[in-house]
Amino acid sequence: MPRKKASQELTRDMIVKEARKQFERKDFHQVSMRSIAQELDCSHGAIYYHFKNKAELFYTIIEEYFISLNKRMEDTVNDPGDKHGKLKNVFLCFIEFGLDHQSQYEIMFMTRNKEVDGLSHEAANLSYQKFAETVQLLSHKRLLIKDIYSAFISLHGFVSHYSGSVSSYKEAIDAAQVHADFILKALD
Amino acid sequence: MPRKKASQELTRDMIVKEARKQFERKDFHQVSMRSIAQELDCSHGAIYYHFKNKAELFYTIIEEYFISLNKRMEDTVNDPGDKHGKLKNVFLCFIEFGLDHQSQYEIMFMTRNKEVDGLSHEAANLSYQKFAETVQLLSHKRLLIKDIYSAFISLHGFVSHYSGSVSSYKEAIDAAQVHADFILKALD
DNA sequence: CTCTCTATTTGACCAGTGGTCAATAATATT
DNA sequence: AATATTATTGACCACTGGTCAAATAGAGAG
Repeated sequence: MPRKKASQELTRDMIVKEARKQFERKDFHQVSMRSIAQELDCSHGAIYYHFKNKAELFYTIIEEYFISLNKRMEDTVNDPGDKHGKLKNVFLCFIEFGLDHQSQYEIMFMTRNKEVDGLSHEAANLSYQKFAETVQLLSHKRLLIKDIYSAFISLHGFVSHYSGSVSSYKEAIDAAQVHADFILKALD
Repeated sequence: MPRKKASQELTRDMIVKEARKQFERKDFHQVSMRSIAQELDCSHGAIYYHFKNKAELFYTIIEEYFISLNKRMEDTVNDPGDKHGKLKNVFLCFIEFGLDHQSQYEIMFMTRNKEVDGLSHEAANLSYQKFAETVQLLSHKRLLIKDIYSAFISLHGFVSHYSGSVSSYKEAIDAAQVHADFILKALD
């Protein structure tokens, strides 16, 4: 029984793809190695040949989301419009990302995982860096890093608070506007 | 073997006490019904005679923490000093509570538990209510509820962000000051 | 003082989790 | 064709929350 025919061999990509798929509808703890294996018609043990553990597999997925978030923020800068409006859009964009990818956001910014941690933590830092640059770029005055950090934390609070009680960004869009304005005022 | 002698019978209080003790050093998922039972020299099944499930047991514990948090906020109002200073202290007091009781805070304000939920969610709402009243009381001007809510969310963000990367309030006290000032500015 | 009835506890059990590993079979290499 | 490598299985481990029939300690009744 061991070892499948070449045509149906398991690849890292197949595993990531299936895991990502389930991760879109269920959170980290709800997606089990066994449920992934089942959908791929393999044993869960096989996955451990391709990935050291569950954390490594999910970090692989999360990486893409970090890239996507960074790209979104960049794009917002390049959009048309005045700086002030774009600054608010960066805030809303962050919130949108968080609420439309709640399971991913949780691992990206909320879980202090002892396992793969170093990597995820670094990527989160990089995303914050990007955020800080973007905010400074769009601000009409020179900002203090501590204030940018507070803005970031306040945005994070919004996502963390609405995660779970709302199923997508659009359900919290009004509250998000209000909160973004609140943060803008503090930066002014 | 079943049923112990009267002198060593299990009580709800004994269970809560032991669970609370372990909950101070470990988070919800790290404290198992079995580890509580072991420390109480009983089987884990016995606990289920006194509590419907793990969520009910832990909600019982969490209730006390909600009361304690509310009390802290009240006390801050009655402290000596000017209103502005006290307002900032309410913010710091909330952060202090969150960072000095991270495992509890997680269940109180971060977990959207499907089980006991209704209760915990209500208590969280009540704590927010208390927060809102207190903030309005200490503000020099009439505030909008939406702004108070944004302030709350921003504080929550601080706790959520530093939870896990810091082991107590005192390690984040400087950052907390900065963040409190940031929120004060937005409210002004 | 027994007899019953109820309250409490046990421990085996269930279904699930992440993770490990010897055995094995398909493929590559020689 | 023989050998070495690689990928896969499935049994296994230790753990989780939760359920439940069976058994016993104590309370109350006669």
